Amino acid sequence: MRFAASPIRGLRPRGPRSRTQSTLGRTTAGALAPRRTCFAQWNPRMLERNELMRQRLAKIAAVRAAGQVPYPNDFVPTATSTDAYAWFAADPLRLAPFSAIAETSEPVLDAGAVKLPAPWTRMAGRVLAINVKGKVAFLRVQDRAAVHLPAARKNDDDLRETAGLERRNQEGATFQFFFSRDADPETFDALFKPTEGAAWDGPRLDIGDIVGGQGRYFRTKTSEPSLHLAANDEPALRILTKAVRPLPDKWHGLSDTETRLRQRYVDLIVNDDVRETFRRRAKVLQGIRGFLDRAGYVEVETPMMHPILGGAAARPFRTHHNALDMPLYLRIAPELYLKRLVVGGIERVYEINRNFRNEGLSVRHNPEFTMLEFYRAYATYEDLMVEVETLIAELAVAVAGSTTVTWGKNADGTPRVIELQAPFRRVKIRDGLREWGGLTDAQIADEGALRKKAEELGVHIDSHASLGKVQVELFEAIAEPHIVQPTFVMEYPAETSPLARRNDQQPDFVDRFELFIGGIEISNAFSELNDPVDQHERFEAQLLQKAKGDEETMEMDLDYIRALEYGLPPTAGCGIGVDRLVMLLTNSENIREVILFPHMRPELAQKADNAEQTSGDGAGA
RNA sequence: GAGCCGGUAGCUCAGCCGGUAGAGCAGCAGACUUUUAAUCUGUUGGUCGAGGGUUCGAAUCCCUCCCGGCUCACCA
Repeated sequence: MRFAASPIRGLRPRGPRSRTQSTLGRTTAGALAPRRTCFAQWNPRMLERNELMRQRLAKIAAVRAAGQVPYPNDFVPTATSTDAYAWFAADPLRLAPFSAIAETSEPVLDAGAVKLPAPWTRMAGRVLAINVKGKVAFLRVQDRAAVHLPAARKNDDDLRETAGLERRNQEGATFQFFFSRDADPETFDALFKPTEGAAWDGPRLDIGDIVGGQGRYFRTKTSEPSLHLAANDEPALRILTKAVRPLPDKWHGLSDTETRLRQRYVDLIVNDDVRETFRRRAKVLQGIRGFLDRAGYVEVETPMMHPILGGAAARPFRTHHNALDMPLYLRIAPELYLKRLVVGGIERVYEINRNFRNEGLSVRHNPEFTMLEFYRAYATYEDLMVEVETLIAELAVAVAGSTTVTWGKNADGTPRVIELQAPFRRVKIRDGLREWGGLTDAQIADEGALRKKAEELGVHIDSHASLGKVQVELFEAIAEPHIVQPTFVMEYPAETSPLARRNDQQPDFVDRFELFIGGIEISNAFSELNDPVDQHERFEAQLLQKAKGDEETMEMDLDYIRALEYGLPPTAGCGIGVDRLVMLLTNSENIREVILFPHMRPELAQKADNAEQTSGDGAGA
């Protein structure tokens, strides 16, 4: 019943299209209903095929029918778009319109037209726009190097201005192919014009296809750097991969957040800023590794599956090992393993990898996130402050080009400017509560007074929270507007930091800092507790907290105690939330903008359900 | 987990005081030998997120559910 329309559509008179329909019948239209049922059987998602996709599938069938390979893999490009733009910028002669001649020739002036030698070049990429104008066609092609083009294009524009030409308003990071029918009439007609009597008589090239073209560089009448396609022993332009699905609107692009994140591949194709964000993310990782490697740190990988929960206060994901029949946690932090390695003599050690925390999602939280942790023997948390601010300033220059970055907006809507030049400000929790919260020393030591203040401010504080935890939470609420610029917050109470070393003068506090930038926590570090007896007692205190109902406590890790008993050198360790750092350096306010595939509810649940109903109907009809 | 907002053509969106769907782009057909969101002419394309209810009649009103966004809660 649901398919009642299909045969009608198939039989509907199409005028000039009817011949095509009958020709196509073998491949799609004639077997429409049975094929649909078949799709439903092997993959429900195939039901999404629409008219546009059926046309494109027909084009692939037409290529096959002509005895050609629809997905060839023998095309090897000799230049990227970056190479091409560099060639145009390399010689002032190439700034104005010209046509190309063989690279062995000398520049000539022929009938008023400038001709410059240009190398025979092969380029490949995805077609983002097609503009056929009679017997010439313009293609906008995107390749792997195109991510670098915003800068290259700007340079190109600067050069054009220098040369007295108007600035081009090129859309996106692409390179242009120019195809004149004269150069290869057979290919031109096959790709852009209907062909009488062929299996598919319409154009074969679509936006979204991957193509390979060959020819010589030249500039169009309007000075656009282009590749002038020409036939050689092979066609001037070949489709290397046919896209079955159409790309989003060339002007509005893809803006629906859900689709962007679920189909990140499309997002990356059509949104230049997304490609740029992840290129920068790669540079951040590269920069971190370079910085630490130069400082003599060794990169390691420790277990992601932990038998014992530890290293942070967080709820875990649980999993199970079948053969051993034992429960395992996905790690919430690598800390305890990394310090075992320092015991083992790797005195400077770091790991960049995923942590998993079973908590809610937000603009700043993804269940799996990338954490850098590094540990340095014979150093204190104060040494690490210097190391961290140096690292971040260096990364900012490498990735964003300056220690001054903009991130988000101020209350008045203007861009918020953040200065990442070292040194960063240092603030003690107690001082913050006093100065920004208007609290007296007596109040700060009085849990009741602090909770009352929290209530006044509308800050929710867990009833299990100890005095120290109340102090920290209240501080974070009060200080937030004051810690837009990078700030090290220090003097954390011991009970909130079971792995940190006590301060020698004030044993109720630990030698720890958290780094806040733009109001979000970027880093957490402390001098490590290396007294095995104290560590054992603190684990026991954690167990006591757990008994009271705190779900985010650590478990007793006797092997870690044993490691400490062998002797952990005086060590300081630091964790940096890499995703959040990338957010800062890419002006992304949502963590999902810096994670390629952020966690989302599965999309197939509903679709499969729908498809089931549909195929059920189909079988009945 | 709670509150608010949203889901309409491949994409971006109108339509939402009930009368069975529109635009632009993409697609298809035609014209055009240097375009820049090319232009001009014609045209195809829709289980209006899913299910149920009210009604002669539902994209529109009501209920339930699914998915997403924002804010909050928990956290880094």
